Amino acid sequence: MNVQDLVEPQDETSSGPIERIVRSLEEEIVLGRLRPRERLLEEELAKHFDAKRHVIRAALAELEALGIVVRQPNKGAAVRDFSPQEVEQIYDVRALLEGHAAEIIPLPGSPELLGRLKAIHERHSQAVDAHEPRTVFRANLEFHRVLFGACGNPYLAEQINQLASRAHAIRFHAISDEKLVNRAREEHGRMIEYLERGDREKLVEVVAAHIQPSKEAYLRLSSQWAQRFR
Amino acid sequence: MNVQDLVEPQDETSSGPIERIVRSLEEEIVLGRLRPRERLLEEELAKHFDAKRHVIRAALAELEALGIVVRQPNKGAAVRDFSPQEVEQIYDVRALLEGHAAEIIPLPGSPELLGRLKAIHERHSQAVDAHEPRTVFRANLEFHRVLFGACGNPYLAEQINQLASRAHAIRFHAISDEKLVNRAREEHGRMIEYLERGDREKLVEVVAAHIQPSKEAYLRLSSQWAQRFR
DNA sequence: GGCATCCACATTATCGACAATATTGTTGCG
DNA sequence: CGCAACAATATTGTCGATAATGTGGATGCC
Repeated sequence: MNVQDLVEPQDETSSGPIERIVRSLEEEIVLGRLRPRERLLEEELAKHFDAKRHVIRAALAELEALGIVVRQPNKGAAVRDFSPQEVEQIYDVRALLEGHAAEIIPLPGSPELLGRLKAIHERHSQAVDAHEPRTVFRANLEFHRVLFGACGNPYLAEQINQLASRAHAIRFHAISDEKLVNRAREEHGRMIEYLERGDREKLVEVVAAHIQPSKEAYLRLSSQWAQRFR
Repeated sequence: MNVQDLVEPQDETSSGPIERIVRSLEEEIVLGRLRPRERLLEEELAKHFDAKRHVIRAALAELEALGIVVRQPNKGAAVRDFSPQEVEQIYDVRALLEGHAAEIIPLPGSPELLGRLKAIHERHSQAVDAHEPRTVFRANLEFHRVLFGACGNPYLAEQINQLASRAHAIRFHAISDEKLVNRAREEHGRMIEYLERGDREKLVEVVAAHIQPSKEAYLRLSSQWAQRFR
């Protein structure tokens, strides 16, 4: 048996302890408990996660690769923040990739896919009603992973996920906004609907529309910050 | 002064010792000195690069993130190989992204950009004539980095580079093929030309055509391999 | 009082040693 | 002779300690 796996038996989102820490930190950042530019001290995190420092180190390296943390030699890591221009650029690429995914995804969606999406959508919806931002975030993430994972091209899906990660640090501004979360929920519902009845035109349309709000929310907020310095 | 850099003074391709090792291994893989599925032992690499094991470890992690190396817990790392289907998929996404980049790159290209590209093209061309695959690879890489880096969207450029990295393990099949390298050289020249006179239509066309050959070369070779098992 | 220098502290980077795990080889039994 | 259990080796994973580096504050000079 060769080193290279022919089939990956386990779920992608399982893995070791470093993945747990990566996802946890990602959540903290998205939920705003860790703010942009905030410092991330290795020892502190090691204590918090009850892990050794080299594990934290690996997690930080991965977060850096994901683009939501910045590191400097001998100085340490910090939560990355984005300029308005960067936000625009990230969302431009997302629009391109997600639009393409929506174009090539097999229609109508398989019963299995639709079932999974509906289940996730249900959890998401309940979390929205219950005002549980953590669960909202997780379900939302999963919804998009499953949806775009179904496009048939894992590499396209992967790039989409990567950009989504980068956008997370942005998205947190939107996740606490009642109106936006509700809109997202409603759009998810429509995606499932169009997927089910094979309406590609509408699907592409709603996918394109879906990524705009949080971008605008971030830009709005960021212009407010700018004003504080006047 | 905050941890987060406002401006990155140094060249992106500089960095520490781990980057040196990453690029070096990448080259070895592309040039075929390290073959797909070949095992990468930490200690061996440590000796070869005169580095400590934890540095090698970090480099392997990065190569894994780049998608050209596969790792399994307690088993080690190996050069990744791609199935024909995966090659198709990677090139599909590349076509999408590079096509988009060609659509949005400001035309005509700035004199500074054209100057840089011409210089790189010159080096590339000489390396082709001199049959120096290592230099060909480096110059080719740089050409594409500079070209797509000029599209104005660093995130798009980054995604393109990432996919290019993945394709490297594929590209090595083409880099030793005289005809293909010459064709690439000629196409680079045309890109500069269209960039210079602001002909977007032609530019997009040649960019699209440019990424096909090495894909086909890989698929051709890979079907030969398959026959050996009959 | 302003400024340069040095020192103490905080934090990250490096290292070598050891532990855990997988792989290969060997032995002995049926 | 085949196969299973065990032993030996190879390789990666983990750990604690120490070195290197950067940061801020105190000191002393002008």
